[in-house]
Amino acid sequence: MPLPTQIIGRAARQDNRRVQLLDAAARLFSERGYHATSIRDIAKEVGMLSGSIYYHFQSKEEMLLAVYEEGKRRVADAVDTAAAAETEPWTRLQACCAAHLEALIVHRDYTQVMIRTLPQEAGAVAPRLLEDRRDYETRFRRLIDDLPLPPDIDRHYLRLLLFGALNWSQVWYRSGGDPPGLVAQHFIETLRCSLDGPHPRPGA
Amino acid sequence: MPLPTQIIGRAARQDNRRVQLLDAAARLFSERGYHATSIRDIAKEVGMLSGSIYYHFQSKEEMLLAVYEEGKRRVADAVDTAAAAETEPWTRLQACCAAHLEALIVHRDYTQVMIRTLPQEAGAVAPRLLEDRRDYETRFRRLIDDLPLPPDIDRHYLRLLLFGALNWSQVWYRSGGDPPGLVAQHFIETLRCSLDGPHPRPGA
Amino acid sequence: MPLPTQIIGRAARQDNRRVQLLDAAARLFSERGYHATSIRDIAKEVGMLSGSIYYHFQSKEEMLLAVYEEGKRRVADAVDTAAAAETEPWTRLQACCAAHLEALIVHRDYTQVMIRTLPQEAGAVAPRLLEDRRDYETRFRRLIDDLPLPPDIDRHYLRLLLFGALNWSQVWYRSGGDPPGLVAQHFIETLRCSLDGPHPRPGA
Amino acid sequence: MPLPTQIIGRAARQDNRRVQLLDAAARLFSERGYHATSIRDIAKEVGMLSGSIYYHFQSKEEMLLAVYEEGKRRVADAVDTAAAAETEPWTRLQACCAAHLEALIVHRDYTQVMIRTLPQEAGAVAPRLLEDRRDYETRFRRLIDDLPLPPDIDRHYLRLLLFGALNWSQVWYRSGGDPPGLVAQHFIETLRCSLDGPHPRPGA
DNA sequence: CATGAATGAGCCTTCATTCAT
DNA sequence: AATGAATGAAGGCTCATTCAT
Repeated sequence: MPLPTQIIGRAARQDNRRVQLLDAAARLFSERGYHATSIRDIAKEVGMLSGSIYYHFQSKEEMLLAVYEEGKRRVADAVDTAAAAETEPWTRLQACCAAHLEALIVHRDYTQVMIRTLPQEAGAVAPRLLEDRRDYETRFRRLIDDLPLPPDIDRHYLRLLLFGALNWSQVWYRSGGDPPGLVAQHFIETLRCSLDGPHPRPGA
Repeated sequence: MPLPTQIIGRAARQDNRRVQLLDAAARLFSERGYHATSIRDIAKEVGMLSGSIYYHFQSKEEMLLAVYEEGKRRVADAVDTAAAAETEPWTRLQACCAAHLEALIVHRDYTQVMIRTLPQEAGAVAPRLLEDRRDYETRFRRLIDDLPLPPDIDRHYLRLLLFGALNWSQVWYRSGGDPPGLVAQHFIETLRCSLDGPHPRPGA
Repeated sequence: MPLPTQIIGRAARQDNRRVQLLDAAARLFSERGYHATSIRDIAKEVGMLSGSIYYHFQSKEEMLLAVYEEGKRRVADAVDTAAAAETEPWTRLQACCAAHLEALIVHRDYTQVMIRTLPQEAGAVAPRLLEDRRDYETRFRRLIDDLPLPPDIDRHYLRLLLFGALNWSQVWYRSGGDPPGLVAQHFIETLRCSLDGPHPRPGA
Repeated sequence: MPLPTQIIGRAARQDNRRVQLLDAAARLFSERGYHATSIRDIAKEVGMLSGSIYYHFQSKEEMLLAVYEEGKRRVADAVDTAAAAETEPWTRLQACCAAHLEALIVHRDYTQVMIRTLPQEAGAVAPRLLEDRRDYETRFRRLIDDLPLPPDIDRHYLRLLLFGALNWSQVWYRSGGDPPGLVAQHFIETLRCSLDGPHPRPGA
């Protein structure tokens, strides 16, 4: 069956170029931002001329969308896998936080684009970015809804607190620092325990 | 007293234009991002021609710097004022968080720029942005250092958790929602109390 | 043989545009000066849009350099050819002067740029202009060094005298005047013979 | 008589600013060329704002004209003075050459502009530059007409030879080199004597 | 699949100039 | 006599995009 092989081979090589382009775009978008990156920059990165990109993508905005979606897919997959492996709600949340952070680091190029890009910057494809973002956030909403919590705790704000802190990590995280699992553990423990717990109170 | 008025009027009109330009720049930078905003856009916003901007600013980057610094000054002032009004560490931290959030809302245009702009995007003025950002963060470092905490709590991660969550607010905060003071209260309380406190444990 | 023609046609058309651009640039630079010529002027001359020039040249300065080098190459080639055809030093010098003058006329656009452009005007490419100019002058230095001269003659000043006079020709030379060969002959003869020779001395 | 003094003082101070501006313009025009020098550059040089120049000059072209005319006046005056002091034709020519060269050096800023500026660059004032240039050249035409020369010498080419060489000096002359009088002497002597004079002829 | 060549709009910036004050 | 503020045109250059080959 030489034909299928040939077709697969052709498709694979084709995909290859597209993947290369996407990788380059992700890297540059995340380093310099979408508007500060030119189609020529991306093309040069893979040894192409700028016009050739249009064989693989319809427009620059389409590239952004593709990077964004790939970024979202990667974090979402990581979190879904982590969620499936645990059952205890707090443990599961912590595992998901670790997975989220790890994805932010491992797939830094893609996820930075997903996290930092303002949908307004994306022009016509903005709604699709928003949709992706919302779909991803659903996961954390559920994880927190499943938590056993004192009744006076506002789950909404707990989610904003945790999710914001996690995403902000891409501002301060430097490779070589604590591994994502440890960061997640610190965050969750800081939340779970009482900061007013047994310790020398001021004036006591 | 016509003379003083006249003089004030003259001086006011004089840097009025600069302030107008800065306001317009802040608005557009925060809405669309620095690179997606053109000098022409800013000029049009105040009814000027693009070339005229260069009477007031040396370059587009200088405008970014000016907006950034103004944004930093405003949050910093708000937080400093709040810090000076309280002495008890937790109360003071909460007041500062409320001030930070409020500044992020009230001076949205300026502070968005300060919070979202990657120094890399700023070219030659990048170091000055970084310096401003670091100077601002110092305040939260101190606020948290002053906190009476159980010895096993890592202050470093507490700061990252809280500061990240606060800054991320500009992604989700919509005017008309809870006032910043209430958001700050929720955040601080969620942190202080034990989430594992008395409540129906799973399996209990 | 359609294929070769096609190939040649393709290649020719290919750098045809570059040559056209260079010709236009040479013409305009020489007529109006480098700074008084805009990229748009050059583009219009060949029926292009200004941006399209940058496919062929990296910058306006690069165009200046290209014109300058082409001008230098043309005079240098003409002079080298002339020098190779003669052996007697004076005859050779005269032939080279004629060649130099003729090149200044035939390739007026290119050579005017080479002769009139101050390296200071050329910004970043100034050193390369200087190098070219020096390389060209070397030829005249040698031609004059080879001359059999009375020992009290300063060859340095003889070169400055002759070379200056030759180059200044582009200020006064108008096509339709004496041919370059005749001008060269006049110059050389005026130099060789004694102007104090047998003639009615004043007061005699 | 306080009034006249006052008037003179006022006029003098006024003239002063104009002279300062002209000096600055001459310097910059000669260093960078007319088109590469901006009105702002000139204004800054004398501590003025660009708009203020228009109190003293009607336009940039007028400044160029003024510099040009001043340059011409200075060389012309120097040459006229030299011519008046000598009677013997060769001596007078040599003295005038020396004066011309010296003026080119001493008043370098002004005379460079006069010598290098293409009338085409001057727009509306071009005809007046041309007129000045022609008027100046008349002097050398006369000096050479007065020379006692062998009948076969073409005075036209002698003038072009000498005048071209003199003007070209501003390309190679560096302060600190031979003084102008010596250069003139070399040039004239090289012309007067026979370069084929008594010396070892090749092959003799 | 990719290039070579070009487009046309737009970029940031600088320019000579004006004019009320 | 000079300034402050602006104008409007033009500057060199980059951009996303197109399309014949």
